[in-house]
Amino acid sequence: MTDTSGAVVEALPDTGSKRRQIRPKAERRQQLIDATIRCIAQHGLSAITMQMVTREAGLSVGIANLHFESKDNLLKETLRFVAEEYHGGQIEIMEGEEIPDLGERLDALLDFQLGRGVTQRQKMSVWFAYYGEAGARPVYQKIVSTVDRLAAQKLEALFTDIIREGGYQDVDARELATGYSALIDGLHLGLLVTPRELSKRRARAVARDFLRRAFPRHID
Amino acid sequence: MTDTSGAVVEALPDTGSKRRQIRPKAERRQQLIDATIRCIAQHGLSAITMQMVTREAGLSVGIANLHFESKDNLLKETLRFVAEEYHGGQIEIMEGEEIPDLGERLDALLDFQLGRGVTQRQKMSVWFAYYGEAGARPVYQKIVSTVDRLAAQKLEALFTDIIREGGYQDVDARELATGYSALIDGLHLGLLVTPRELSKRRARAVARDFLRRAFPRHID
DNA sequence: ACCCAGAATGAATGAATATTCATTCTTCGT
DNA sequence: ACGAAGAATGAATATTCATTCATTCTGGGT
Repeated sequence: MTDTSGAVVEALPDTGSKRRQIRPKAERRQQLIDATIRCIAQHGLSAITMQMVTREAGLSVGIANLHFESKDNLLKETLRFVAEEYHGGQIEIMEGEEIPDLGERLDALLDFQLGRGVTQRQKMSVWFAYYGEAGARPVYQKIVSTVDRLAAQKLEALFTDIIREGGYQDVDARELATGYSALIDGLHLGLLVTPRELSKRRARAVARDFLRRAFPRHID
Repeated sequence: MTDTSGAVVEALPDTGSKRRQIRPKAERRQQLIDATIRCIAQHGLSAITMQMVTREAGLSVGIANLHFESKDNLLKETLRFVAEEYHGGQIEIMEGEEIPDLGERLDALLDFQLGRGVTQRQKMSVWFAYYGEAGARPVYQKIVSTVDRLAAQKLEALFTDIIREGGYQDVDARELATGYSALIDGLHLGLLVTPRELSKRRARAVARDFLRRAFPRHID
């Protein structure tokens, strides 16, 4: 999980501290992706500009086309990064043997999905900005569905284990996993669009409730 | 519920059938909003152009600024239209006394929310396009939350009635309503972004399952 | 038959923006 | 110390787009 919150580096007083820094390609790429995320959150995907992004990164305009071929590509790579960060975090929890107790693991997953890191406006804005364009841009659809599929499989596997361990009847792991994922997405949307109506605390309670109904002996 | 699917009117052969038609303001406005919806679905909110929209509507470029003051305003009014159409449909079902049986009313609601009319790519694309920008544009946030709040209240009221009628214990109407709304939103997102993984049939099954768990004596 | 209010047009304008590339600057290996 | 590889810059270019407005057209009222 790479840091995404960094501020502009060259923010010192206007001492002509414009000394040109040379850094490896990978580092600059990340720096630009981070700046892109901040810009999308603040201005929206449709208002974003190369000048805006490079300025936010504290670099010159030409550099974006040096490390990414085009604006399109920068946006694509930014989506890929965000998608992998989120899904990577989930998968780590789900398949990690660090938490042997299945109920606790479920709790950890929920905390991650509705916790500080993920529910920042910044991150959620980016998510939905891309979802909004996905209908018109197959590339975005593909990136998201690729990582999504894997996470869905892991979740289904976890649910299957829990169902076996708890001896729950009338519960279909696949269907429940679909429902839970949709619920989490919907809660993110609520947190983004109507934060007044839906607090993070209540979002967590709602998700917990969903899980408790299905797995009463594992939650609470 | 106004028709949104109309095709370009002047689609006849290139007989110079460019005879200028004069129509009342309200009609032209709707015509432009409909064209905007189609364009957003096809090209995305960030790629949309005034030329694109007016061309799709079969009108000249100047007309958009005649009936709406600006592009911004056209987009705002389009969101307002879509939001009111969706929420109006829900509210009609929820408060309508046409369906006295509460279980059936719940079914009707679900059918509307995941049925043909609402789950067209066209409509869902528009939804999420605006959600994506909502983080950066308070105007959009306001439009959505205004109609959202009313629908949420009606849903909570319906759930309250059902809980009373069924004598369900351990069910909080408000919390459940939040969860159900989020679930529906999440399912719409799934239908839009990963249609391969989530069919409409399965989306409906998942939503039904959620309701059945809470209100077993009213569903199925 | 005629008029005119206001609806519709689309060429012109000016502002914004992605992308290029000639030039300048750093750093590292020798 | 030095040279070269390549990282970084930003002024210039070409394109695209929202908005304007002088002009044309329509249809209902008289």
